[in-house]
Amino acid sequence: MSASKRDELVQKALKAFYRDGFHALGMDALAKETGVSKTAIYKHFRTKEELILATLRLRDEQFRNWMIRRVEALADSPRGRLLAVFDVLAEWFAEPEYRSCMFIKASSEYQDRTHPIHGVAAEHKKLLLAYFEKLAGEAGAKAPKRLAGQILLLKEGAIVLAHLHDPDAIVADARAAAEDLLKAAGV
Amino acid sequence: MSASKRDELVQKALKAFYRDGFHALGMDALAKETGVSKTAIYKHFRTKEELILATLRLRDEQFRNWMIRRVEALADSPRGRLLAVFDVLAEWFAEPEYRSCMFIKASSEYQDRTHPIHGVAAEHKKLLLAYFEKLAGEAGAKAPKRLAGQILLLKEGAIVLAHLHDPDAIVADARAAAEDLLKAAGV
DNA sequence: AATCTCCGATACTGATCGGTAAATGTAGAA
DNA sequence: TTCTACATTTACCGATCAGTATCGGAGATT
Repeated sequence: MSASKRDELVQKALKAFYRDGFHALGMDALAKETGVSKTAIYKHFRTKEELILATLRLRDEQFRNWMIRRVEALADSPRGRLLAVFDVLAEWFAEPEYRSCMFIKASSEYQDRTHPIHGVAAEHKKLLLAYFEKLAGEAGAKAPKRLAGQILLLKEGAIVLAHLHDPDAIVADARAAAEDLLKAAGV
Repeated sequence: MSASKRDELVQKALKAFYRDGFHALGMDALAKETGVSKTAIYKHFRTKEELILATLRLRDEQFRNWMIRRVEALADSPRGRLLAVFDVLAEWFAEPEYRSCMFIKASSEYQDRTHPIHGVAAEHKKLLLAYFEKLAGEAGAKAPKRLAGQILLLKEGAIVLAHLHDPDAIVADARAAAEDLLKAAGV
């Protein structure tokens, strides 16, 4: 299998795991869906867990790239970008395939904090937090770390609730909250 | 099986599903753990899904009762109670068995919005939202619905992140954010 | 005491789980 | 053309999945 075939497999597996869940999707079904036989899959990934880790690493890269690019396309100022986070979330929630956050789901199914999958999920959120912290610092917030943490709290809450309730109402509340928090942080 | 035996089974199943996840825990393992044979379980629940629904309904009742009682024990005023929500969360996060929210996990594993399990999860969050809205109204907030939604956002975000990062830091950020949002709502 | 009734434990169903051994196909080199 | 080497498919492994048929044994009825 060529490197590009492998990437294609991981990309398709990503979609399938996101749609069905990690335990719910078996390797036979995955092979059928991707068109890659199980033997060929296991040539490149020693276990199902390793394949899942590869999909999560791809998702981390894709999601953060997408979010940051969209945020920077929507606003120029650091303050504007902190608020644009919620406009980008609104775009995401509006996708018909939206099904919450893959990392939240991963950490739900692999709950042990020492589990590698749990660790990748935690790391993904840390990297987003670091981005928010950079924006908060540039915006001149009194306590950039705290503001970044609060934006992340709103973002994660919105992701969970948009999956359960009305996404538009959720994101409106979250954005309004972010505005209040920015003001409170002197931004 | 007596009614109390049935309750005991649901209680034990609740613990087990919360610990292991819904797909990950099989009925054989559940029977062994609860000490109730599969036949006896299926006498009272036609399918695994029905048992899961029963555990979620019990969890909903137990969790909301517990949270409301603790909130009302910690503070007298509506404003104090809205903030006390985060002190109660801190208590929860400190439990060694803490593993995020059972309803978030349920909606992760059963993602289809038309699925009964997904519906029970959505309903649980709606009931908590209604409680927050009542407190926000009593506290004299300008827009009680919005404030309640924002408190819920912070709560859900905190639940998710406390499972991934440091719970103490998360809950501190969430509580500080809630204070700012209360002030912005004129409370 | 003898019989009846019904609950639950044992043991099983076919399907599917993650993972692999063996067989087949296919390409290039000699 | 024939051999080699590798990639891929088919068929399989024991274990476990959700769910059930069977049968023994305890309690109630006569």
